Amino acid sequence: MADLKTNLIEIENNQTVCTECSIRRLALFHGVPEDELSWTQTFRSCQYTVAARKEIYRESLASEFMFTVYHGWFAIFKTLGNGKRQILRIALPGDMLGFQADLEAPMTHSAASLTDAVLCAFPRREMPELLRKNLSVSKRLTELNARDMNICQNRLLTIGQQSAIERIAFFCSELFFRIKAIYSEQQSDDVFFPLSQEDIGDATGLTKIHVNRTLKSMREQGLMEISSKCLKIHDIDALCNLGNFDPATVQTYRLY
Amino acid sequence: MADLKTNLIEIENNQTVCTECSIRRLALFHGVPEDELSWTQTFRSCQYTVAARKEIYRESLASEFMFTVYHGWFAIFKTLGNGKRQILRIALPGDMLGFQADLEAPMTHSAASLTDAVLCAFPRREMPELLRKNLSVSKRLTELNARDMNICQNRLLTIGQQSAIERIAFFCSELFFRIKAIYSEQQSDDVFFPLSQEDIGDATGLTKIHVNRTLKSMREQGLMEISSKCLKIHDIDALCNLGNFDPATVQTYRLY
DNA sequence: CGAGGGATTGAGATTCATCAATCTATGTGG
DNA sequence: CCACATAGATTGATGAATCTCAATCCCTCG
Repeated sequence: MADLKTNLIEIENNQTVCTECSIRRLALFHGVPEDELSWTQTFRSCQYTVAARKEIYRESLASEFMFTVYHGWFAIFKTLGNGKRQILRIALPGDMLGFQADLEAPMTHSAASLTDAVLCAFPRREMPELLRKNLSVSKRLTELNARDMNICQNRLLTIGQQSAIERIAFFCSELFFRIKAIYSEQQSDDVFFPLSQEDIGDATGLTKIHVNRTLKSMREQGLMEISSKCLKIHDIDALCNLGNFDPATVQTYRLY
Repeated sequence: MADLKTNLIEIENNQTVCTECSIRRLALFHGVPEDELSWTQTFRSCQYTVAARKEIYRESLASEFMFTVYHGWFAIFKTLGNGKRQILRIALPGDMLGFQADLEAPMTHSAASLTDAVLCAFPRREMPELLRKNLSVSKRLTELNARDMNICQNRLLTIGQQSAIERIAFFCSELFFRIKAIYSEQQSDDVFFPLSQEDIGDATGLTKIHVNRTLKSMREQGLMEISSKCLKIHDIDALCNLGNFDPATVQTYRLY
């Protein structure tokens, strides 16, 4: 395992500015008055690029930064001693990475990129000052955390109480609606989907073999199919129904 | 289903005051300077008693209040259309109930008492003002939410990746340490434990029958036993080891 | 063109759920 | 104080869902 720091490559030129950020409506600085953005931006120490499939921080180790996903996908996860891995959340543009109760303590989970990605980095040490001095950011952070809590609780329900096909239906329909909410320009039922079958298994608490069989069955039932990093939805109503996912709850996820 | 409101019985006399609250170190007003407590207490509209096994708010319905558990145990949970129930969290004294991203929206989960209990009620409508005007409370709420997020993620890991006996070991050892942290006077390895085997199943994603068999096995292995609302721990080290629970993480839970 | 990671399929074992019955403790009404 | 009612605990038998091990296939990339 190489030093995790080498996975973060600082962007020397062409860093984006918060006042012109295209995903601000999704992110931490949503709701910050325009004339305060240049000040809040001073807390963003820099932007980093990350290659696909790189860890950016790890459970039980310290991490200097919290991040906002500017571009790309991440998985946050925990691992057991026997190597089993549980993906806790898929982070999409606008989502926060690495916030936790005790900012100074070692991380309680790990995070890794699923695609090439760009991150905005905030030094943990300066977060208390930012939250103390800017009520909009503080309020927004609370909102984002509560949103993530809701997502986490929904996943607990699905993993604890649903069958394999139901879990996958829930997982994919939720992700599908989140993607649509972010990349709203595309009306298609095909979306980019960089997760391997093993990733899906780690997220839903199933083995990759069983994920494979279940996906085959879903394909044959005309529900959806995944191939070459593309998720094609064939019957979104049936899929949501099967997974007990209510698209209206994505409203709660958007928060803008 | 009767009106949920009838489950809350207002305490007419003898309401406790925040300045003398014995569990404040665990609760929302931890960290609030003494001379601000009488002001913050004005946001607590009143205290309620609740009998055991009563619902206090329900998923998809509005709820007038957020609560702090003053006395007793609660379960927060979600249910599926087919009646299956997932317990998301066991709330103990000091814990918050009913906070969520959009305070005005219908509840995203339900909550019910497990024992006779006492609650401090805060009108949702006034929370924004409290959070805006008092930095200590706002900071503390963030901390409590992040703590609950950590607990939720740990449960996701255990339910997604561990076997029945491991899940129960995790669940019980975590709860055991949380209880010890709250009722620190008792040094015994026996603690009050009001959950039925069905509750344990709903919390761990198992059927009550399988919980029963697994508990029998744990009893025979000399790990722990549960009888007449009492949890007796026989080998806490083995239990933590089996469930992959690190007692040090309870430090993160305490936050005081 | 070869290498490697992910996808696919098969066979067999295991864990856990389901159905059904009995037992036990606790509380209630007579 | 006892008989009964009820909820929770316990046990057995059976079946389904999912995991594990093993092999092969396929696609992509160098």
